[in-house]
Amino acid sequence: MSVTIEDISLQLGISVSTVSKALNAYPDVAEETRKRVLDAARELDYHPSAVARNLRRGRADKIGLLINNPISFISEYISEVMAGMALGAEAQGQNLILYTTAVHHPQELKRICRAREVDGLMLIFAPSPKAVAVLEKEKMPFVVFGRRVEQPGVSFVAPDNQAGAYALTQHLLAQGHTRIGFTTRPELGTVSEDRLRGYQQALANAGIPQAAELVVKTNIEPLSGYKAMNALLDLPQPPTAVFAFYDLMAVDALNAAQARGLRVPEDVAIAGFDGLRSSTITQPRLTTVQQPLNQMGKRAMEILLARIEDNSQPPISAN
Amino acid sequence: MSVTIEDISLQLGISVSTVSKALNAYPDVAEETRKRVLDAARELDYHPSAVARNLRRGRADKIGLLINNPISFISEYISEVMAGMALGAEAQGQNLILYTTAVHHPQELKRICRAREVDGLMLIFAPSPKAVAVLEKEKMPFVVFGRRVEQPGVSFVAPDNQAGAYALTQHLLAQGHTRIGFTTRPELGTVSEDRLRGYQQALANAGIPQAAELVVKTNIEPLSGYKAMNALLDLPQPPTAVFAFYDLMAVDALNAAQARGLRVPEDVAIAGFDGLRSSTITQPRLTTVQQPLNQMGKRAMEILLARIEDNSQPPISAN
DNA sequence: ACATTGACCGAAAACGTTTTCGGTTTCCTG
DNA sequence: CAGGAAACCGAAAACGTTTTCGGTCAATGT
Repeated sequence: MSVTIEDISLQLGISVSTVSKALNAYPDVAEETRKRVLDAARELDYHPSAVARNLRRGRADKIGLLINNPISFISEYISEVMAGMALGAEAQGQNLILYTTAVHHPQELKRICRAREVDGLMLIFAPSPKAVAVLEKEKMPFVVFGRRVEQPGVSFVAPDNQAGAYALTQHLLAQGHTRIGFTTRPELGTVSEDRLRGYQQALANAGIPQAAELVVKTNIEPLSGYKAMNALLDLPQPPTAVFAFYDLMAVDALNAAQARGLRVPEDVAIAGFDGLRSSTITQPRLTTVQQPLNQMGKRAMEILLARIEDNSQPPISAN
Repeated sequence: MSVTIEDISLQLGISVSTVSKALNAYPDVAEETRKRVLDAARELDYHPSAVARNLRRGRADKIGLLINNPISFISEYISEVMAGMALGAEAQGQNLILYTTAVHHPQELKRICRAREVDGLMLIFAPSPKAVAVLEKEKMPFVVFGRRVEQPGVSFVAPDNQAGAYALTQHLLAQGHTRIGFTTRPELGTVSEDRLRGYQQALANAGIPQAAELVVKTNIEPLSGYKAMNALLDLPQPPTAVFAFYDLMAVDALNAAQARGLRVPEDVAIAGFDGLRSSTITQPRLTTVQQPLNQMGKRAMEILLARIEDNSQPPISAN
């Protein structure tokens, strides 16, 4: 079928072990035989079988990308991040393999670990303690992307959501706003906690009392950002500025405001988070917290690769 | 290290072959031993090594996604498509593996084929005849996504660019426009050819003479859509409508028009192609040719998987 | 001339499965 | 009770590599 290492060995009258060693730059093979092997390999058009090599070597040269839901792809966020990760991985000769079904489930995680087809995992969701336990037990190196993880021993790369939200809120305060709405996504765990905390802290530092009705929770329905904005605008004393949880929700908020005939930002200012392309093409452009998603993805991959080299290193958290 | 099939065999005093057959539902194993094996597997928490299995079976249960450039990820286009593909693949227990470096190079293609780590390839770029030749010689099933390929024997899934462009142009004509600009991307081969042809055909059918200066070529620079629009608006007799090659370029065109103080669509109408999310959040919303990218990706994957089952089938081209 | 070294090579085991093929039983049939 | 069939099992080869370990030979040092 395909040309193997044995074909070279037969053609040259040399053992397969020597051929393998020649191809892998072992020191104990004569310069001349090495050359003969290399020539024969080129002539026969030999390419190694990655799967045979992986089986024997016990490593795959592949990184698993765990995304909790194929819908997530659609987001500009994830695709920018993925591009950065791909870049980082390929710089070190690693390929990415995508997992998108049931990846949050410990059983599935274990299956992936045991399949031995990846050397490390990048989690793009918040892992449960049980999931973390599985990965640690399997000694599978992993890094969590996009969210702070409070569990000890876990490396993650995430923006400083609190600082970002603080700065953005301060920016709105500096423009004279005192009633600032905030739309949030409770299920996002530390991400929403941190952004909320940043928002609250900025208000507190400015000596502005918190109004509970100005913080509205949304879910993942398509128009939830739109509804949340309407809820805020329906308040007896509506906010003059709204900090939407992230850009796509800010776009929804913008639509809602404009649908009511409000001028943005004169009547109500709108801000988002992430710095997606979407935030730059609305009219007016949205204020946002810019994040270098591409670089963050690359960075996370580099941390993961380092961890694969030496899994005993202390966990790293980076922004 | 990890628990293997042999551990089960030892624990049960049964041969490994029988264990394997029990796990794989072979007919020649007694119902009772099968049950014992399954129980032991659960008890020992056995999970098979995918790489060992792949080596022996000669198939990988993986599909390679070839993207010519990591930057491409950033596009909403590609991420929608990928999500669809992931969906289609996982419905049949296949995983996706990403290749983004030098994938257009025949030598790299051959390397991927020989590595035996994928059963088929999805090409998200226009393959050269040489690349196609390599894949055929290696008997590697593949499907090209996003562009019509004129080479015989090649399956592809692509929108009907000509019909789409025709319809869009007709739409503009119906609104009374007679000078319609067209910005194009020469390097995209059949895609731009077909869209240009649809545009020209619609004009011809309406009895409107073609004006060469209304067709302007752009490249991949960030602001090329912006520049192209300015070039059109600088004409002594500027167009009253512009058909931009695709949505992201239409957004640029919109910016350029608005920067000159023109009202859209009153002073100049702007249309795009693809139906990306971006086209829905501008002010005003862009006219566009809606494409079900998600479904198309899924469809392409299904065609590829069918081709892997039986590579002798005639090539399929779908929209 | 003998022991020692160093350079180079090859046999064989190993990685964890699957699959073929023959071998035992047992069971039925005439 | 002989004979064949059916049901079940296991030995062993195979997939294509890598890597260990010992062996051969020439060169070197005394």
